[in-house]
Amino acid sequence: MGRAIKFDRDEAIVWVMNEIWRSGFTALSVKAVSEKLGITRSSFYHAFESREALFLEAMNHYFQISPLLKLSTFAESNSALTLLTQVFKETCKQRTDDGQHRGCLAVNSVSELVGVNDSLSSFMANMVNENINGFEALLTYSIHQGELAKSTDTRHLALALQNTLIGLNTMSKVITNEQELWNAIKVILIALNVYRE
Amino acid sequence: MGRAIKFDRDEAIVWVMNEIWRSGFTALSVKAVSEKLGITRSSFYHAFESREALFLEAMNHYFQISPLLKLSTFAESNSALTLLTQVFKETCKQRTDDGQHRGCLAVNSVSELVGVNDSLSSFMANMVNENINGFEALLTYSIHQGELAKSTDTRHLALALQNTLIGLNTMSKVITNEQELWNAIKVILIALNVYRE
DNA sequence: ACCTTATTGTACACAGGTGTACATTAATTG
DNA sequence: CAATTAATGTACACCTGTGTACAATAAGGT
Repeated sequence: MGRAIKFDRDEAIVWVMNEIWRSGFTALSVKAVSEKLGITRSSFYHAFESREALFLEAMNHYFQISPLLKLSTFAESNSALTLLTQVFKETCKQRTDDGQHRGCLAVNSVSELVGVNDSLSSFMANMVNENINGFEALLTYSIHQGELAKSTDTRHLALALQNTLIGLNTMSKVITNEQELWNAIKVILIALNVYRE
Repeated sequence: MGRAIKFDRDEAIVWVMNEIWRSGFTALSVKAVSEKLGITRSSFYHAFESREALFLEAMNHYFQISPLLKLSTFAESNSALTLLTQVFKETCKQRTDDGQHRGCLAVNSVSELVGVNDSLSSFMANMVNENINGFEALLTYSIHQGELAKSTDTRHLALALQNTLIGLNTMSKVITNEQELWNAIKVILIALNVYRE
């Protein structure tokens, strides 16, 4: 063992996540984090390696609290599309419930970092692609369940769903009324034939 | 008259617009702009008032080159929905043609600034709302033209279209193949019954 | 008690950025 | 050619931020 750590690492990650969520990764300085944790920048670099590594930890925590997490449980559901509908509805609720209207940390970060930050760009782009694959897996499962026609183009429908999800998360910064936002999304989900009560 | 200006203001705005487009408003410093223009920061403040005022000028120029500009001409078209389809298709083309995959400056700025920058937040939010109203006006006109049923909920459909547009602009940073992006959007437009060849 | 080890802190040497008060320069107009 | 005027530049007085080399501190195990 060595000297005891002065701060709670988990609490630190949550604080960092919320800071990035509110004002973006670029706006978060090592100086600010260090001061918040009551340590020097030198100690910060020792504990977290770099600002980028810290970002990845914060993003990892975000995945655990994201409304999208539920999507991966489609295999245990008896209606994948009902689950999908619920996740979209829950996302509308959570985004409009947020008094600060910060949208989605992941979508914000895609917008902020892809093509801008060399080391984080591919991570964020990859995240979007994995999400699209997740939608596609759910849709394929839904066909298997008999909810969707076998002729369904799961790839393009998955892309359409990802597009809708990204849209809603950014829209939620402007459209702050839950019903209005959900109605807009509902219109799309119904039209795409993936809406289930 | 007084002393002659050292730089071309129009060229300056275009350069600034592209800088913000590439790496965001926050990343653009008065220092960098001044150096680019070959003047001092002091002269910059004299010429542009503030960084925020400069942003508004750059954004104003962006509106003039945005693929969305065409949308406002729906009254001169014999099919508002064909125009709508073309604008979405053209947006997909322009976004994927951009070798830097910068997406849409306006959508990027909504994501970056709404809820973050006190003086620019409302401007960007207002821009989105005006866009939604623009979509609604086009849809109303389309009903008038007999292309859409009178029972169409233009408000929610307009919100759905805005959602789709914002989605595609962010998606274009990750999905850089024109056909793939356009196919995803096409799926939504067809489903929403607003797609016309 | 002492050694190991993990964490902490100090100090340096920068680079980048802000906004303003005041002075200077150069075109046009009379 | 002088006055006006609108641009320009100089200089100040800051604040924020980066990353690293080196040293000090404190907890646990032997």
